[in-house]
Amino acid sequence: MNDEFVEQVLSAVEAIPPGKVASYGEIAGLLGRGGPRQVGWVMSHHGSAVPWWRVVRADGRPARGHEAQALRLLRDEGTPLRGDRVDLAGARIADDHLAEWRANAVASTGA
DNA sequence: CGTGTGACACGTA
DNA sequence: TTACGTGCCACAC
Repeated sequence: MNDEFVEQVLSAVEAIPPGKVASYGEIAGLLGRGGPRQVGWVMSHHGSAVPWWRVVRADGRPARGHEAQALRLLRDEGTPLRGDRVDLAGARIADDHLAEWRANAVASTGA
């Protein structure tokens, strides 16, 4: 784990637009390195500084141990929910917007 | 240096 | 849908 990776993960999370979400694996893929678990590691140690609730598991369930809090914040933003989990069909960042997302994430890192 | 663990993902049952 | 096993990468012991 290096600070650069941490910065990139946090930037990517900040670049997630309200009402939308991204999975751990999706972020890892966006950065082109590491894996879902590395992203999870970063979030568990530095996630408090970013909209962590917009990062959910691949099945739409929010972060372990923060389900209630995350669901509340997500509903506040109008994120499409399906019971106790996010409706990925409507909340997931569309492939068409991945490039834009990446651009915003990179811009935040200063690169 | 081996083993256990985790804010994960995916296939199978 | 949930439960398990396996793969994954990095960290704590």
